[in-house]
Amino acid sequence: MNQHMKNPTKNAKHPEVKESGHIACQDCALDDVCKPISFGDQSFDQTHSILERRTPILAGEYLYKKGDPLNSIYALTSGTVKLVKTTSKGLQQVVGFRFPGELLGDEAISTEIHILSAVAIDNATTCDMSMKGLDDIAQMIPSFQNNLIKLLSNQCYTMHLQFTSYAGRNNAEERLAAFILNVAERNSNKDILKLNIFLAMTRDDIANFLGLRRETLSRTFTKLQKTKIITIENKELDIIDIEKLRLLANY
Amino acid sequence: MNQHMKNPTKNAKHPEVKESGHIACQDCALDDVCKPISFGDQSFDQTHSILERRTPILAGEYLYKKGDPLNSIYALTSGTVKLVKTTSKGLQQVVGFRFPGELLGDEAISTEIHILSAVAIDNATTCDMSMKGLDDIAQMIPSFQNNLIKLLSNQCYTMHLQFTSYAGRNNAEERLAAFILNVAERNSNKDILKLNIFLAMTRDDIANFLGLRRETLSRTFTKLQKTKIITIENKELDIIDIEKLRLLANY
DNA sequence: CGGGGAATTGAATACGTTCAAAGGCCGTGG
DNA sequence: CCACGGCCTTTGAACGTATTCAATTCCCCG
Repeated sequence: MNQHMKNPTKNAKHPEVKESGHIACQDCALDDVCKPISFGDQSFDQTHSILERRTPILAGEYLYKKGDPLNSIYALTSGTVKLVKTTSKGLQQVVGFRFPGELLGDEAISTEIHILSAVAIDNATTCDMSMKGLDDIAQMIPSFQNNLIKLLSNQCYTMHLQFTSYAGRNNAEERLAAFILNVAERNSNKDILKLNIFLAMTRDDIANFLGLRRETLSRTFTKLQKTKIITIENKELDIIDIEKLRLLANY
Repeated sequence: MNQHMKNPTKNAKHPEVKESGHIACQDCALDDVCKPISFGDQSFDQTHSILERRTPILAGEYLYKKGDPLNSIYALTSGTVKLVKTTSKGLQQVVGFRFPGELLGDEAISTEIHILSAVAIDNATTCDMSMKGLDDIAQMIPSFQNNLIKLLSNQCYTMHLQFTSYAGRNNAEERLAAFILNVAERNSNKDILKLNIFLAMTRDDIANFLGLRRETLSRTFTKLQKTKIITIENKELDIIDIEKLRLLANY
């Protein structure tokens, strides 16, 4: 069930207005399917329910849970979300993170049932696109389907990049290097790599995701600091030597 | 560049005829986009170039290489393909395997440039759907785009399943258990799990993919044999105790 | 039957985990 | 404003697991 509260939308007519901490619309995964609704045929303006803008989620709240039916797909516009599954032993396994501009819920489009859960790590914001709304628009404007295809093929690309980043990493240093690079790239614009990253998640979440113990992760962070590849202070990480980092990550 | 040779198609009119070792069309990832071409509007019958059926690839040949432009997407109809990337140190990294019925090339649909390479492990066969052809059909039959959307959203689902299978695995036993389960499920029909699997790839390829040394993989295989969870003889693997395997894989 | 690559096994070493303890950060309440 | 407590993070030392290097066995193909 979608647990987060609704909020009257502001800037519905001019969503590009960048709010503090929010990603710009042109950098959002949903932009291709969102723009036609906001600016296209005016007949959609009254169908307010299609797109719910700037929905806040409090830290720790679930965006959706495993087994929930797919009601909406989400674009994260601020904050960080972790994707988790519960293992056969009842433990929580982190299977991914999502950052502003990224899509959530795409794994359920085909089956219409969520196969994992999404939890906000800090206070976050989403734009929610209802699946019903997407279907309606697609039926009315056939050309709109092209935008959906763009969205999905781009998501395929993103997933492959992710998988390629982590497959076959053996030691802790390589895994962490791959993680840092992956996060840096996903928090950057296409041209310039952002070298300072804010890691909203706990060390436990990172360790869990990478298949390491929190102690090993901590030791590996300090190792990367001693070799002057990064600096990290609490949740603020700075990449110092991007070349060495790439080499470590085999990227 | 697409390096494998072309072959005059047989059974073009009745592709369901199941050849030995080939997957049935209804179990193929491309079925949704393939059927409308074969059986739909007869005007497409002459556009033979859209779909190239039963294209053989010899063991060791490349289906495509990193950097190649995307000409076609492929459905593997027999054999096994490995996806590889070359690391910064010039070593080959296996980032995935594909089995009959699965899609190849989807990672390049959005960028139109392949980001990894696909190599046949044994003699394999593909059905090749040209991207140009897909576009043409989509333009002529708007409803066809729905099938493309189905294909892509299903691929998103598959990729998530994959990622979820391997994220956060720490020890060799868990990783291998997850691998065996994943392969078994992908080689099964939806209802019944296939318990005997043929592993066409070498131990080196599996180890490389899982981030283990070949020796460790070998030891872990024998460990799983001693605990009566599997039996393995050369490339023939049998799952004996599926419950224990699931528990190990946290699935 | 012989040769070469692939797979397995053995022993020493390196690396990650475990358990224990200490240090740091931050919100709460005095 | 400072002290306290809880949680997150880091560090240390002993242990267990994976890697490394070497040697052997197995399998396939000529």
